Amino acid sequence: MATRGRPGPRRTLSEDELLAAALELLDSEGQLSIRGIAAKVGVAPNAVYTYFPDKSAVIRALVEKLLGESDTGAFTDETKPWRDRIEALALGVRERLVAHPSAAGLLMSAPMDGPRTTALNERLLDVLIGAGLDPADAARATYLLIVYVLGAIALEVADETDPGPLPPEEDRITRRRATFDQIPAEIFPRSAAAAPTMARFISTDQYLWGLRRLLDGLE
Amino acid sequence: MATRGRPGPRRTLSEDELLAAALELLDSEGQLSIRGIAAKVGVAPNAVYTYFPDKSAVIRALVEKLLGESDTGAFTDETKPWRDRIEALALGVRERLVAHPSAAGLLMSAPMDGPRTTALNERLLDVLIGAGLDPADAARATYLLIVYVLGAIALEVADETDPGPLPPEEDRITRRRATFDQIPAEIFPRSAAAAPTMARFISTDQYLWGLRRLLDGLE
DNA sequence: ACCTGAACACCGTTCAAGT
DNA sequence: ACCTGAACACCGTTCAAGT
Repeated sequence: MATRGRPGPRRTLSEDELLAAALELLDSEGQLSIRGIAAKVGVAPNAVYTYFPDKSAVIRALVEKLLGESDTGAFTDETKPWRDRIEALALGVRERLVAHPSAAGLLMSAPMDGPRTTALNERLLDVLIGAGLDPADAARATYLLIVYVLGAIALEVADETDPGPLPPEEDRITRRRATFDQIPAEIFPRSAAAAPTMARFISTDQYLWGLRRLLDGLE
Repeated sequence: MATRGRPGPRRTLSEDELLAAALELLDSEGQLSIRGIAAKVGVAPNAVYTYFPDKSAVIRALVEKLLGESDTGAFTDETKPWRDRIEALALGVRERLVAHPSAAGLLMSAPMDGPRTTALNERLLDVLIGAGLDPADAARATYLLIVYVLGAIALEVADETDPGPLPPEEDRITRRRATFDQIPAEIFPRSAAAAPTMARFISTDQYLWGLRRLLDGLE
């Protein structure tokens, strides 16, 4: 975890280049492979093991990197109401992760420790304690928010099976609509009636609606 | 999706046997492989392709099966308050999935369609509409609940890297406590102070606390 | 310290062939 | 219709060797 020096004859590579290659690979192929990373940076497959002990470490580092990219949005504007700031953060995280659907699919496959995850936790704690919650409740609320945000994003990207960037939201909703319209009303009457709403579960509207109900529950 | 007849000379196998073997494999090895399933049921690797078109179909079917196993608990007791019934359902789903950690890790890697998922949706809709929500809000609330339950379970099992059954909850909390106690207080003062609470994020307490805040937000 | 070549023990999937 | 044997094109990872 500490940045131990690596004074040797390192020439062409760096952890960050490998992670960038990994992300490109996930974006283009939908899959991550050590050999693919190595090929993309022009090196023998086993050279990757100089930088990461194994594949799961690559995934953990990539998830950390994706989660930790800085938000310079309304979240840091301390003059805004705390709910608005949390909404801004949640929308920012979603936008950033959904831009890399296959990488986002790896989000919940690794433990959530790591410094950048802690940094996110710290900022959320700050806002919630500032909003008047006592520290223990603020911590619990932080986790509730993280579960919601990451869970919603994971389900959203899981809905798409093809690699590559997600189609526009409205296209994905239309496709879901066609699926849910086939629910047999004799067996599942309420679900069949709710098909139009269910089609929009992956929409920004639903994402914000859920977030707001959750924030309502915290007040 | 329909149960099309398979009148041929099928002898030893069935979809369910394959899925049972897949689950055993995940429980013991922490990984799923077509070849592993075939070996476990005593057949050539490619024989599996008579029953499932590819590996992702096996995963989808397994997730469906795990999600759909019937709950004969307090959930179906219509004399109980609706919040208690939802809590009972949420606890039941968690207990069932956490019993198979590696399989639970696959939960959010496949689209959530399938009849048993719809059945779960229908039951939740029933309870929420019975509680007085209008149908559209009830549908949105259903998805909010599913996101929360599956997200919390996914993060809980992701915390454990070794295959096999999860250690007792208190042991896992103790290990998390040791991790979070090392958060540097100079950089992350609030997170460092919240370490005892954060260690319990994977506890039943936190799970129910979050669920209740969420139900509060629905009223 | 970093990288390579070669190898090991696996994968998912396809194809032709058997019954 | 169901299963097998053999093969294809891959994997992650390790090891000995080079600089």
